[in-house]
Amino acid sequence: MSLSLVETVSRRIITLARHHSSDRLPTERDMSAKFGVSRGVVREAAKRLELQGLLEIRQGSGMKVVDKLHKPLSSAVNMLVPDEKQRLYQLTEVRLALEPENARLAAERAKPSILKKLRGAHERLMNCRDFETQVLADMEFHCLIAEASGNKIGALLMQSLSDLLQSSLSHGYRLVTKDKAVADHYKIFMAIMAHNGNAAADAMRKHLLNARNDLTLKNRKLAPP
Amino acid sequence: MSLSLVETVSRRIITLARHHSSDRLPTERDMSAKFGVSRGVVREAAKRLELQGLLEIRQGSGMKVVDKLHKPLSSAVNMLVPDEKQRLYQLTEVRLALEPENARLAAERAKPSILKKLRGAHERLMNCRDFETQVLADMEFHCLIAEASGNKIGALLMQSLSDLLQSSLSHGYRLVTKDKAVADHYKIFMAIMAHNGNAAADAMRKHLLNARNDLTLKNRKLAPP
DNA sequence: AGATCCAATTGGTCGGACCAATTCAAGTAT
DNA sequence: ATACTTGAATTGGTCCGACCAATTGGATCT
Repeated sequence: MSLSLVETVSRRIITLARHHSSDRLPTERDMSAKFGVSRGVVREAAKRLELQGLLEIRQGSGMKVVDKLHKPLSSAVNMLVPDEKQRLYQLTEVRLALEPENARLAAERAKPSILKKLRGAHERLMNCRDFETQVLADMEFHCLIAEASGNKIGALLMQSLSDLLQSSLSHGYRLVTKDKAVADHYKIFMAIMAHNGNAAADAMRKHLLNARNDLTLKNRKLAPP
Repeated sequence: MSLSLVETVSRRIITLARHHSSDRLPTERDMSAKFGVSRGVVREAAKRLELQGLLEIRQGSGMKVVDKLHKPLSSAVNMLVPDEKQRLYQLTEVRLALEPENARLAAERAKPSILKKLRGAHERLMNCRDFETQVLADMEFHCLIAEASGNKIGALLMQSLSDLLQSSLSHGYRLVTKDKAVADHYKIFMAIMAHNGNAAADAMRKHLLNARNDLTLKNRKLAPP
């Protein structure tokens, strides 16, 4: 069972990306010459990697190495549940499963460096003046907790959920007020700092229940589906 | 911000797939003529859909519509955590978060038709004679519970986890003995049938803790990472 | 120094040719 | 009549050179 040429070239691009001093890759034409294959094969291989979240490709500009392995899941969820309200409810249910455990594991495992980042995100949320910054800080807080859990798969899931949530929030949906989020995040943060797994998990659960109960679109509270 | 031709053709292929009487799609050459684009564009569009888990493509044979939206996540997780033992441990942690909630929601929401399927999977596990059938029935049981929860996103995550687990199990890893799995699944099933969410979640949690504690490779019990 | 312009560069698309894998109809053997 | 084999047609995989669309960076102008 031999690999297709495209598969082989995909792997060579990954290797190249890992050893390249810049985040910029050679052009399609250069790689075609370098690997001894047609430009179409390079193109197809690069497109695979783009879809997998490993490259970003711009016409006229070239290819850039990125690390966004969560992107395919975000796309899949969008396709699976096209209705945004439904999607938000289901995302919140999944969050109610995942995030209390993230918080518990973070309380047990978090390193000082990441706790520092977490404090930074919390402070950015407290101090923010515009909605966009609020959303970014809020989601960053949650992603850092997932990262602090030490479970890479959980962190990838959280990054994807975060992207999806950000997209909905930019379409007018609202989960919780800033004040409630700040208060809830503070409790979560303090429990993690105190290495109290149960308290962290409980605080996260309450935060997400608040989010579910307060779901609004354009200042209109939504009924559950 | 206009769509690229490839993106446009991708969407047209999806529409075609949804309205086509067979699960077989027209050839690259036919779609090229039908859509008025070059064969390269059709090819690239089709490859996108293949990577997204919506098509399967075979040289000499053509394209088949499938529904495997979970595949991109499985690939991403494989890339993220290449080490299989690490991956299994992390998968089990994620399962410990997700699956008790799946079981709880299944207890609240499951319809008779899916409970019947669940019973079927349980019976297949009880009666199986070979390891491969055991694995399939075991994973099917878990995926049906996720489906019974009514949360499509949770079900997609579970399908992906299931694929990943099956892959590891085919490489020699073992999670629990068949007898333990049968006994644990029975408790989960009975709690779901009784619409007792808490009992279902507890039974699932215990089952997964057993799985974590019993992780072996080639009859050798593994230490946690 | 900052703004504008434009040619070079890079990705996107096209079409025709040829190669590799699969399918199925026709022919052969039992 | 049934089972097996063969080979041509079909379908996807790759190649090549040409041309189109978007971006970049150097040159020029203010």
